[in-house]
Amino acid sequence: MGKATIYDVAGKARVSLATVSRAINNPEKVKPETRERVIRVIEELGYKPNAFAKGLASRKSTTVAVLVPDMSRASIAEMMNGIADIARVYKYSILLYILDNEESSEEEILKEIIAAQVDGILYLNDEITRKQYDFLMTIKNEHQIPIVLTNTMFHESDEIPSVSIDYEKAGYEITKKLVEEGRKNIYMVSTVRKYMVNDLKEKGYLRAMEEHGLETKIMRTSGRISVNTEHFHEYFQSQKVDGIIAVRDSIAVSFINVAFQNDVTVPDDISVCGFQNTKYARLSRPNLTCVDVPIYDIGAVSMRVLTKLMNQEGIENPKVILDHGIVSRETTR
Amino acid sequence: MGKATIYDVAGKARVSLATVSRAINNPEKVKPETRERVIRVIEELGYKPNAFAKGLASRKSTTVAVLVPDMSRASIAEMMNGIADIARVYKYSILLYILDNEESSEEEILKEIIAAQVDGILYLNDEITRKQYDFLMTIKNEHQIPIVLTNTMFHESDEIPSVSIDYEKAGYEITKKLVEEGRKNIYMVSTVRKYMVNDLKEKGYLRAMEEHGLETKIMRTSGRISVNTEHFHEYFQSQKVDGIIAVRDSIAVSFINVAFQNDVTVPDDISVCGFQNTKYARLSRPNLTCVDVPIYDIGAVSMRVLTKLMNQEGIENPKVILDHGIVSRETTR
DNA sequence: CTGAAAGCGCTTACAG
DNA sequence: CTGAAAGCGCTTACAG
Repeated sequence: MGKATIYDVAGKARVSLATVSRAINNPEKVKPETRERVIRVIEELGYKPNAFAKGLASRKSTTVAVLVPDMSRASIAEMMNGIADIARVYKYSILLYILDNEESSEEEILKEIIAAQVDGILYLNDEITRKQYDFLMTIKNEHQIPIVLTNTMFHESDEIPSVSIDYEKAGYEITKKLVEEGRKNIYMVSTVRKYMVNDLKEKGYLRAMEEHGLETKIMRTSGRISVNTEHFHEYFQSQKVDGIIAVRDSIAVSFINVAFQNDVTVPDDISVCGFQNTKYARLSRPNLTCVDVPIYDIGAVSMRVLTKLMNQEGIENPKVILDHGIVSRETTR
Repeated sequence: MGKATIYDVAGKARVSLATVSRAINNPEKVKPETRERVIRVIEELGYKPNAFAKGLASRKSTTVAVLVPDMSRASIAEMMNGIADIARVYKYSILLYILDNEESSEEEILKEIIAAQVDGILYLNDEITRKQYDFLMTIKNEHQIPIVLTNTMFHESDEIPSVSIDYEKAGYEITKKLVEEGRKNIYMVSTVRKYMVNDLKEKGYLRAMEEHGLETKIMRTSGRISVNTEHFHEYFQSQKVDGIIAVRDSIAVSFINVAFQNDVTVPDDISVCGFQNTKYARLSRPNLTCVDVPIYDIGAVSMRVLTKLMNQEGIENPKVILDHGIVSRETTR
């Protein structure tokens, strides 16, 4: 029961173990009758090839490593669903590595990943520095392990493929939407910590504002509710503003709550938009207008690109940009 | 570079490969000088044992499988953080298996897990039927793979250890809280689909209500916002109620939104509570009162229990119950 | 189309 | 404390 080995199958099917192996991995090389007989025995015995023996003999693991920061972010979790679904289709297992906050550990973890002999790596860390990129390049070149950046990008090079949306354009469009509504004093609420994707959103915002000769103001806060709430309160004491674009839905929702406490009405007095289209957006009152980022697809497509790489198939484009949308709901007019 | 094998190390250190192996795994069995020489060579060569060869020879993988339903649920994601942190401490890798919705596939996945030769399994599926439990028992007994149920339980048996909170008690306490506020018509909003944990929350609710001679009413809806919103709207046409306990924070927030649309004020007209203390609760307006479930800890502790099992250490108690709390915020008075 | 055999890189009794 | 050797369960040229 589950302890059946390839020898058991071979014995019972009256063939050699080589034939059993072929029946599984290269069925076309086995005569149909033999193959069927083998398959039947495999099922009878509930035989499953031992992954270690297979990995050792073939030097392939059919396992991919997925490297993520904090799992509890809504975007990461949903990307994992996309990754897992495609991984299943192509029969890859997922080794999950969650980064802790210590800077030093990332390199350590990547070494572990190499020792684990994975066939490919999906890198979901939000931010990627020159140093990290170089290290990934080393892994790619010296260990010949394909890597795909999922919802991350590195502009100076495209030697490592990436999958994401055009965040600059999304930032531009959502800003433009508010401008066209007639808003003039539009702030972007971004994060104190620098993330590449937020940086792109900011760039898009700046471009749209400048195109319309409007003054740009970027406010940086924290993703933590207690901190940003404090921030927003101060803010209402001193500022005049009629549009807010937050880099995350949850920040937008926090903002709406504080606006409400300050007797500012959304969207009459001020329009508010978020980014991502998470459940937060739909649970917000009023429902939040936001950029719709196809998070699941970003995960799924990046896994698909990785399978191509692992199969030595060529990929057309090293930088895959998926379409995004804008969902107009109740926080804009 | 990374391609060094145990033979290379043995050659360069002028010992046999058996000694290298011991120097790594049972250092106390090797003479200090020899050990140090070996260790030095290992570092020079950047040697990392091949995980497959090691797994094949030792029949141990230092890998645990984590079986989860839909990753994007807030609770699951946060549990993963707890699991990963403890796994890192004990040097276990995590193989992640996400269930899709097809009933049939779970057994298939468990077979894969067996083939992967993991040292232990963390089972995070919300619901566990007699059949599933029996299957897990088979794995545990025939394959000798330790299993821990994380935030899931099976009352008929405690042969498979579990870690969770006392959901019945939490349901009881939160209900009691509303009763003590003077609420009389308290509904529980649960899910259409049966989950064991929700069932326990319901039991606690029923016990508290009955103790006070109050009429019990359980309403079943969906976790999907569009569906439950519809539900709640109909509901306000016909019902009189002054307290709502939702089995999930997000459902409570949906409810608050609909109450608001029906000109019902929270908490003046009606108290609302949720379960879990997710970010939804803190982003809700008014801020949601809820049961605080130590999700991270549930993950961390269950991983810890699993390491003990894998190490053949005894565990004191097969059913670990962690403490929960109740966070009183603005949706109750 | 099929089989015998070497080999993947380790661990672990067994001797000494 | 150390080494020789068997063995873990597969894959894959190589013959036939």
